[in-house]
Amino acid sequence: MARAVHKMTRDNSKERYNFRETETKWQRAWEEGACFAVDDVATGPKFYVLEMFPYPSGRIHMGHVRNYTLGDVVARFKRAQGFSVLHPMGWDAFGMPAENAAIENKVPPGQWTRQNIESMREQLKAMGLSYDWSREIATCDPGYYRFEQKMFLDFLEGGIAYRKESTVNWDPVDQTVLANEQVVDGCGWRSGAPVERRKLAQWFLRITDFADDLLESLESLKAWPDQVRLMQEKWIGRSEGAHVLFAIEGRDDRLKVFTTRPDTLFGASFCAMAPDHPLAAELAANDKQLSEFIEKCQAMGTSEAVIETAEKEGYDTGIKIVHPFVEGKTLPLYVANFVLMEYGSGAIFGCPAHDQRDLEFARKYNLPVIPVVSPDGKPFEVEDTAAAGDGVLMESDFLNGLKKDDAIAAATKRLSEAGQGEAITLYRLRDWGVSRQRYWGCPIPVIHCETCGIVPVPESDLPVTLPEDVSFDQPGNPLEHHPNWKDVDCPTCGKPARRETDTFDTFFESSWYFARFCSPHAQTAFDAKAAQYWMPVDQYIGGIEHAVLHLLYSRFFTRALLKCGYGGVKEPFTGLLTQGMVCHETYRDEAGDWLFPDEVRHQDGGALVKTSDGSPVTAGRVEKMSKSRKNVVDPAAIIEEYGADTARLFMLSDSPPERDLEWSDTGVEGVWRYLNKLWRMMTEPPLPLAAGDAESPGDFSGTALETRRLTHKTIAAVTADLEGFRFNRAVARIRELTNHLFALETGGEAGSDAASLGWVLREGYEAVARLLAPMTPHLAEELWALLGHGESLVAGPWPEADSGLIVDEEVTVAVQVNGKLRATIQLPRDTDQEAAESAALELPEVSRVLGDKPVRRVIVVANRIINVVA
RNA sequence: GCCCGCUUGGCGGAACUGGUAGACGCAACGGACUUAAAAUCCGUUUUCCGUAAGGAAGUGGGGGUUCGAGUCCCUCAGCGGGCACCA
Repeated sequence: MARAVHKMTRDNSKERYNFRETETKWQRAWEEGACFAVDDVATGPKFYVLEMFPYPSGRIHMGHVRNYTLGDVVARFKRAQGFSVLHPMGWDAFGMPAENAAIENKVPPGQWTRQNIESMREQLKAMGLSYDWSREIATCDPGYYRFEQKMFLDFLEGGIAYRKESTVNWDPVDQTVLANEQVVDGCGWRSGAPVERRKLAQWFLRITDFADDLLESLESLKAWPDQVRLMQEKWIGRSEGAHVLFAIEGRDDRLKVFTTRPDTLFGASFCAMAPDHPLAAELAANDKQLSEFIEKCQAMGTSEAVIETAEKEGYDTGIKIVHPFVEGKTLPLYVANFVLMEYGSGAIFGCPAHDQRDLEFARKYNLPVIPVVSPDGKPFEVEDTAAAGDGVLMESDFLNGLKKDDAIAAATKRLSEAGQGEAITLYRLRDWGVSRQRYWGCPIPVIHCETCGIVPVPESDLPVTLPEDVSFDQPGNPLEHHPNWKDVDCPTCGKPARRETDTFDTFFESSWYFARFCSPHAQTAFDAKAAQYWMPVDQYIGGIEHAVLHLLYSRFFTRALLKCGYGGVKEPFTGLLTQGMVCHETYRDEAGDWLFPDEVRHQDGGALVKTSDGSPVTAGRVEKMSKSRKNVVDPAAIIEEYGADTARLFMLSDSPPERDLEWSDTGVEGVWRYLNKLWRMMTEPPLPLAAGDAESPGDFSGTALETRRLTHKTIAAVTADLEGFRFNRAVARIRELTNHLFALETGGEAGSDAASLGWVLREGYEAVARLLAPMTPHLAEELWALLGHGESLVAGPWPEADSGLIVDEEVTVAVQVNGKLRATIQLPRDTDQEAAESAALELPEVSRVLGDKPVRRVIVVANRIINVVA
């Protein structure tokens, strides 16, 4: 209710900044002037700014607003600095939500997606973002995905793509593969049926062939957050270790096991293999209990989080494994639910004394715990915690007395001499499975022929277009049910064959879109010259949730394309900024149901009530905005009520970009008030501004000089802050300058004449307008025009600070006694040690605290601090 | 479970490579203007003791290094992100 009143005041008052008119006016001017369009090959220094393109869900959310505001500030800042700036936008348009919408609302995915794109484009345009819209792409357009079908054919030919079996979550009722997020407590989210594991033949890309390069090149990505590089490093997970080939009692074949700790072989007390290990399957054929156990494991789902958090369980197969070094010693062989078939060879040996997981398993099944690596060289017992660290070998025959690393080398050497193993480098990283049993994705361009096997679609037949006349009336993949889409003649033998009905993982599309943006209308995936000019992306901006998968896949894809002769670069993203999430308080009513923020009213006294009926509301934690918790604020409503500049500036003001940001209505109000204050200030200056072309008065003193100093310090600081993405600090600095300029109006002009003040005030105003231009572009243009300028601010130039004005002659130095602040002292800049020391010792505050204690030492840090140690 | 982060006033945050903790903003409180309200303007605002001058404590808890620690090290706790078919 209160809100409605505000709105009226804002709209009707003549003294208020009319953002609606202004924002529309400038957006039109930029569009008409094609201010943000660039050529595929431009001239001069370039800067490529890219924000992660959105999935077209229908409406933009605050995460988008934050992401695209950050990118736009960088783009506008660089443009003002004279760079040719490529700043494109498009749509990551394939994906499951379109299929879900089709099932729930009976809308065809294509139609749904294209409508969403239309409305989201309008919303983005209302934000005043400086995109070159002529480069817009949508990945569901055959004109886009035809090139990735070609890439896949090239990958096949280059040996980068191959086919193998892997396991998926299968919903037996819906007859569909489930994403891990669609598996809730082991059951399908829609059907509620227990999920099964199924093996399917699928396409994979050999990302592991590039593992070393992807790992080593991380070091060159200096402008990436350390955190992200570390996460990728751990994800690739290079580990040096050994394969051990254990003999199996009563069998001719051997059990292959990977270990990073061959030194602990003498402490081994069991072996374990994955439930889907071929040997397990073989044994299960004659062991009903084992096959039941395996079935139980397979009901578990495929995600690592589920497997790792499940209680460790195993089944003793009764098979004995022969210890390679100890004559006559055997180890029991288990099938265990925590051993992954995808990693190493799908089997391990367990050394409970030195591995926590093995220890828990051993305790559960009463297996021996034999310590063989002693941290201090003395014999010891293991209780609840395994000794995973360094130490000296004991109870280990030929390894006794060796340090861990030497023992690893010695054990590996012995194994390899005996033909029982070898040193090996293993990666945690697995090959990228790109097949999806889904409709709304890019068709995989292969044909299955009974005679010829798998036949790639001839290049001349590309694109394989996704049909849109499909129905979601029955469970399963609509492509399978389509009357004739999959029927095709084999390109090799001409007999009837069928198309592959799987589509690509949507990470496929997002692994090269940044290259397409360089020449979005080219008749190849991308024009080599355009890519040469624009790539790599200088600054990529997006959510931290993409720290591993999307970013790693893109790095791999770029290398794979390079290998297949596409040209381009090796590393796609030079700089990376990972933004935090946008959060909001959560609300529940008396019944415990979630409420939207605009269903809740703050009463006087702080109590929260439901707007509709006044019933009490409880506020919950501040969490990431999500539809399920209803703690969302619609950006469109904010832009409608306060304008784009307010929304943008709020996004930049409070939190540094990489941290989470809490949305607050009062914060938005504060920004809105600030923008109005600026507008009023410049509409009616307190004293006559100097003319736009007035000569500098030359001499400045008093307030005028002080103001000039602040203006130039602000220019220098804001420039540095924008370079370092410290947007919140940049905003604070500009506000400080604004506060100072505002105070000039209301008095305090001592020591300065009106003429020089008028000149200085204009200098300050112009600095504020230009510094704000990347952040609140509409208002900045308006202010610039108010100050009498005809040209737009888009092309810059960026203001430059006068170096003579940013260093003070006098500095405030803190004086401490024994590390405690006792006084401050004004000293000329760069006062020498002795002078500073004696000045500090003369201070009454210092002598009072010192009393008659002798001074032992004085530490002087020039221009900063003097610490008297007594 | 594994990997990666984060934790500073009532709140969001600032503090460059170890050097005056709390910039800037929000909220709150007091005042001006107004018949009144809104808007705007001025002021106060880390906590505790004190009329004041001033003093003490203080950056999630505990310990350490240092003349000096929000910042570095160890440890514990809480919260969040990722975990390969969400994007």
